[in-house]
Amino acid sequence: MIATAADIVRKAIENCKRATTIKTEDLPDIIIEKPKRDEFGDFATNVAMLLAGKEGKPPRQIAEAIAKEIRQIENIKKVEVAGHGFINIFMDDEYWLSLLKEVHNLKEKYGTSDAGSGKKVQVEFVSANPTGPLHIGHGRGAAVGDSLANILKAAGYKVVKEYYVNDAGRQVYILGESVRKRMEELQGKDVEFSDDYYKGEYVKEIAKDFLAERSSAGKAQSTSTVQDFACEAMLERIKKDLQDFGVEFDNWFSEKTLEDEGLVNNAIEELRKNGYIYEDEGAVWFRTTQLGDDKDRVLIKADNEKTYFASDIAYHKKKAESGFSTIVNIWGADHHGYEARVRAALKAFGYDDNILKIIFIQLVALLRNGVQVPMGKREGEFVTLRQVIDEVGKDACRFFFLMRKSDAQLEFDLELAKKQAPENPVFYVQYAHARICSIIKHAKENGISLPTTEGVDIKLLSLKEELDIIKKLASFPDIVKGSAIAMEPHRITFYLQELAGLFHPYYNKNRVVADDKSLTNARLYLCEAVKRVMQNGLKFLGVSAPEEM
RNA sequence: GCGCCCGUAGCUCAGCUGGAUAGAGCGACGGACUUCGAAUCCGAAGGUCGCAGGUUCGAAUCCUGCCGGGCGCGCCA
Repeated sequence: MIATAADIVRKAIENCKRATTIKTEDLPDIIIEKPKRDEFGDFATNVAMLLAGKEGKPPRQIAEAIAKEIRQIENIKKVEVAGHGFINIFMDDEYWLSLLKEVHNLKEKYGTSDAGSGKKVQVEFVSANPTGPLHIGHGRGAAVGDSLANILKAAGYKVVKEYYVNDAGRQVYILGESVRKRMEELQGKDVEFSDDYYKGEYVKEIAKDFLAERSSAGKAQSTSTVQDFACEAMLERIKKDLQDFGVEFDNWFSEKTLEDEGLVNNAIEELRKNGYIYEDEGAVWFRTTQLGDDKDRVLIKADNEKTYFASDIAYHKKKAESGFSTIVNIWGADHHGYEARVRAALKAFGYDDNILKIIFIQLVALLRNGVQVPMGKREGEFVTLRQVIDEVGKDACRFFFLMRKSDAQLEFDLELAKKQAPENPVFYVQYAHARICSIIKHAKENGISLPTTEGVDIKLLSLKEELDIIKKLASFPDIVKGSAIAMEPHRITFYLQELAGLFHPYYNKNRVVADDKSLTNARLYLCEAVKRVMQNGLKFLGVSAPEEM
């Protein structure tokens, strides 16, 4: 492995300690940043300023001492002390070129790390009720959850993707009844629909399917038979939508099993034992206010039905027991009022609620020709994920969902997403990849074979644009790591746009395949690396890297 | 009323766990194809980081208050 900037600084400080120019024992975390301005070096660190207090010396003096040690380390071109005590480090070209080789050596592994050191993480996402098709909000959650899982895996975590199926309770009951009504209607009866019934087309379709598949078995169908059928049919549609969106789950966890296995009752009993349960007005309450919630919550209603929250505490108890170092819930932002009570539950069971990380997904506003598409949930007016995938394609859809950080509202411009032009970010990024493929193809057609690491003189990559691209490539592993730790997939999206934004101008100004054989080789070598990183990054996002478009 | 999120260029947004002179893209304007994909590129323009305080060597970033927008506050799921 090639030394990172942090390694270099750490080594220099160790040397200072040996020389007793620095005496502090517990060193602060070494933060390396990439300065915005080239003149501040390739890397900069503020350790000297952080050490100044402990050492009782002016920061610049400490910085000078550290800088002197850094200068002794290989691959350093220049070290400067600047400002209040920044240490600006300039690496030599050889360093960057050796990082370029890393891309070729590691191939699809380039960008991965062991930052997570094999820790187990569960990511639960989508988890839409099987009472209707996935809408666009679920789609955003799906894109974020799936990409996050990819990124966490790349950063060395063991990831389990889970979908919590709300197949119990009132909503599925209503779904079953809605289907039953439609069946009666199909059989020629006059039916009335109460307001809370589901009225979408899919209900009619399921009713039709049921009649086709089951009616011969006997006419009297129990409520639960219809309900199970409807629920399963809905789940199949959801799975199909997700599959076409490139999302697969490791686990489909059924809410019903919690009740069937007595886990809900167990959870309530444990809370009772721990003194968090009381009864009032015929209902059973969980005293969540003792654990940071702003009101107590009902677990069992006066009519003896359990609330949704009752299964939810059992579910989170089970999650906590499963040995994950982190459990991630991806929720729609409208559920944020739920956070406090779920955390209260974890605490009541004796867990540190810091194991739970909740990512809230903000609304998606669909735009068509600059005008927002109305999205009332009533009367089937909402836009489904399926519709958007069909219109703009999976790739554009996923990319757009990942263009903003999750907790910011997202404008999704349908026309832009379809456009085959540079102002469309997905296109711009994919095109860079396709373009490189095309260059390589062109080279091959001219009898030039792809250079190997041994057979290339990368010193020929001496243009500023070339070094800038290499530096960008070199930062990819850190981007992935940061994206994983912060759980922010959108960083990859931005990174890829920036990389494409370096490559296109470079291409326009410089020929890759030209008369100079050695230079052609070196540039092809660079192109290959860009292509590789594009592929790796796009893969995290679940977006394809087309060879041609 | 209480809680969470957001407020950065005309628009859409970045800004990595507090760093140096706040960045992109788009739009608008003006340019570039006999050569690897012009499906691209080049150029200049654009700012009181909502407002006011505070913390410190240093704040878009952290704290407090206010303003504006979204969402949530059920014995619903």
